[in-house]
Parts: sequence; C-alpha cells; structure tokens
Amino acid sequence: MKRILVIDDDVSVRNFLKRGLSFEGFQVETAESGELGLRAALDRAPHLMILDLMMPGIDGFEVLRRLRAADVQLPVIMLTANDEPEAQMEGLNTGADDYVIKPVHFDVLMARIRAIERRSNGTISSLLRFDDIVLDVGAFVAKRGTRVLTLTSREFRLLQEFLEQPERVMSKKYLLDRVWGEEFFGDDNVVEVFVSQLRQKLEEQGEPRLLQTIRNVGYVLRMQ
Amino acid sequence: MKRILVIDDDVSVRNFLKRGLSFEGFQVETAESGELGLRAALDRAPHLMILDLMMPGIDGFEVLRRLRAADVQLPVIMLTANDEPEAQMEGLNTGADDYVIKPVHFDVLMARIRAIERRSNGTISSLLRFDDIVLDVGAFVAKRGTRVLTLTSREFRLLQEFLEQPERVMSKKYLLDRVWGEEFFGDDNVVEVFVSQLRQKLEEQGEPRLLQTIRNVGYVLRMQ
DNA sequence: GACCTTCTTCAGCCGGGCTTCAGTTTGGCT
DNA sequence: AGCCAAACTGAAGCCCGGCTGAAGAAGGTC
Repeated sequence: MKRILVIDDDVSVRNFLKRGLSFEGFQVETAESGELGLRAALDRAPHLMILDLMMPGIDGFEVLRRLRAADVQLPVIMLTANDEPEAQMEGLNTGADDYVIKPVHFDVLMARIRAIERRSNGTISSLLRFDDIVLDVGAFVAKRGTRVLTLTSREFRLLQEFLEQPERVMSKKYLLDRVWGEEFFGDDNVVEVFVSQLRQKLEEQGEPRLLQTIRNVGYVLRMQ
Repeated sequence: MKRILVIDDDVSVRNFLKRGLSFEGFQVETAESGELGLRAALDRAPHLMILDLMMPGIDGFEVLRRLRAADVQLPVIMLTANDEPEAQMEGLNTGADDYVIKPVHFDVLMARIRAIERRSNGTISSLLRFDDIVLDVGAFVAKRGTRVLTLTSREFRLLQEFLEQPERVMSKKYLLDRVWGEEFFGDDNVVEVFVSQLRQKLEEQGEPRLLQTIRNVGYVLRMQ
C-alpha cells in the first residue's frame, strides 16, 4: 500500500485530504509544519508527498530544497494559492513533480497522483527487490532467485512491508498496524508466527537469513 | 504529439478531460455538440475521439454512424451512462472501440486510451489475445482456440478486462468499478458468479485453468 | 400474456488460512 | 550458571472467503 505524506498547516485541508486519500486506498500521514513534515519525510520514507507552499516557519520551497539537498527523491505535489502563477514555476524548478492550485478539487489531485504513479513506475506493474528477492505486487508473485514462493495474502503483504522499507527496524506493533490494520486487537504473537512462516519459505536449505530479529525492538530485512 | 478530440455538451466534463489529458501530454480539442464535433473530426483528423452518447441534437450514435459512413477509421471511446447496458452493445456494434461508464474516473479513461494505443500500434487488427483466447472487441466475438464462446455482454466485458491486463491481480472491488460502474452498490458475490460462469465457458473438458483465484486478494488471468 | 434471456441475490457447502495456544528454545542479565 | 522474559514454532480449531446451483427480478420478444 502506497504511503502519502501530507504537509499543510491548515487542519481542515489535512483532514480533507486524509479522508479522501484513505478512501482511495492510500495510507496517509500528516504533518502540520515544515519542520515536522521534513522530519516525517526523512523518518518514514513515504512514496509521495503533498506539500503546501505557504506555511509559517519553513515554507514549502524550503522543505523541498532541504529534501533534495538530503538526496531524497520522492515525488512531490505542491499545493499553491491561485494568485501566484510564477510561484508555480519556481516550485517546479525547485524539484516538485507537479502542482495543484488551491482550493483543491479532489479528482484533479487524484489525476495528478495517478499520473505520477504511472510515470515513476514506468510499467504498470511495480517490482520490489531486495537481494535476490523480487516481489511483483501487481501480479502477486514472489520469487527468491528463480524459485517461486507460494505465499498467502498475509504473508505476501508482510513481506511487501519489509521490502518497501529494507534496512529499517519495524516493531511488531507497527507491523500489526500496517499489515493487519489498526482495528486488529489480537496478540503480537501473530507477527511472530508469520515471520516464522516467511523465514521457512524464504530460507530453504541454508540460504542466508534475511529477516533478522532485534530483540525487544522488532524485525529488519537485512543481509548477512 | 497525439491529438484527441473530446465531444461532450457538458462544459465541466470537457474542461475536466482537457485538463487531465493535456497534462498527460495529449493535444486536446473540444466540441460542444455533435455537429461541431463531426466537423472538427473531419477537419482536423485527430488520432482519437472521446464521444458522449447523450447529447441534444445529433447524439453520439449518430456522430459515429456518419463518421463511419464517411469512412473515417479513427478509434472512438464512447461515454455512456451506467443504466444502458445494451446501449453499450449498440455503441460497440456501431463501431466504437471501447466505452467508459459515467461518471468518468480519469485513470479508467487513461487505461482505455493506453489499451487502444497498444492495440492500434501493436497489430493491425484490434484483437485481444491471451494464450489461445481471442477477443474481437469491435465485433463482439470471443474464441478459445477454434471454439466460439457464446458470452453475454457482462461476461464479455469481464473477460475483456482480464485480457487487457493479463497477469495482473484484480480485486473484486476493482472489477466491480470497471465492469459494473462506480455507482453499483451490489454485493461482491456477483463477481464470483460471473467468474464462475466464465470459467465454465472457458474451460470445457479439462482445459487448463486460466482464471485463478488469489484468496483474499482477487483474480488473475494466468497460465498454469 | 407467456416465454426467454440476463443479471442479481440467496443459501448451503467446502476448504484454506488465520489466529490462538502451549511447549520449547534463545538471549540477556545478575 | 541460573533465571526470566522474549521469541520461535508445530498443531488445532474455527471463522470466513469463495464456489455454485437455483430462485427471484427485470426486460425484451413473439
């Protein structure tokens, strides 16, 4: 599931976008200032950022500049007021991939998002890779090397979560939220069970361990 | 750059499509009536036409009829209201290459455009193929090997959806949106019923299964 | 009006996979 | 070493997703 970070100081805009984008199947995080947004972007590695231009403190341009300075390549859609046409130019020159004029019409925004999705993916199906693991999310196919892994939907979804953020330690609680959903109230143990199953399917006959346990913290997808 | 002609009497639809298609890199012309659209089509020779069915004066069917009578072969996507399934049939028989159910979701429309682009560039004939299945969308004929399949319009439409994106998992929700239209509020079970019927017609006497179930995810058209 | 076709809903069955549990193993700390 | 909590994992039960035959609903045709 694609994650979108919305940065806007106006709470009504944040809520409007969060509701709409969640409904469209995205996982939405919000930040109410440039500072918090920048931190969230670096911390959570979203797939797409929607960034308000006019904000007190660090404004949209500055967020974008610092982001690109940190060599973060995620696509950015800038929200601009109607009365600054040349501001749009500047936004695009700073490295925004597109812009939408406020007030935001939701279907216009969605069209922009879809366009960016298509462009960044290139092909229709997006491949996730790590080491010799390949996940074709669109086709629901998982491979290790040439071997096709037969995974259940939960197993697949969990592995996808790891592949979307490799080298990143994820707590069981976090994985429960992402893979099982926030309304799930079962035990952490489910995660352990599924990690165990995944390992068995991933690591046949002495292939090196990829899903590592960090005791008291969580799991990481990492080589060696 | 490809040129697209949009014919619709509703100014908001015209603007919506013009904005989105322009952003996607097309050159867009619009016409607000059948008469003007017909003239524009003959005059400007666009690469693709998007044509509203319901218009005062000369309606979509009539535009299409006169266009074909003038031996103009450009691909046409028809915009239809949801409540006229057999109208869709008529549209396709009159020579429309595809149709999109209103209200138009932009990514649905783009998928259709890409499909038409692929078809017209790839081969001369507008046939969809997968393994030994052949679909002639224009002629409304479906075959498996030499056997002609007698499909209802819904079944045909569903199979078309699979053939346009083989190897791609499609959820029931997605298929409902695409084949039944966005404002259909029935149960997922319809999809199951139609998949079941399609299988029975596709897989007589032990032919290998092509429509595969991915539990908790959806269906795929895939060999083996 | 009777018949036919097509689409949708319903209900019962079936089986897979998700979750839980419990017994075992591992790792860290004193 | 010994102890305790965390993590692992095999197994079992059951819930629910998917399948499908059949009935109901809505038109169309003769």
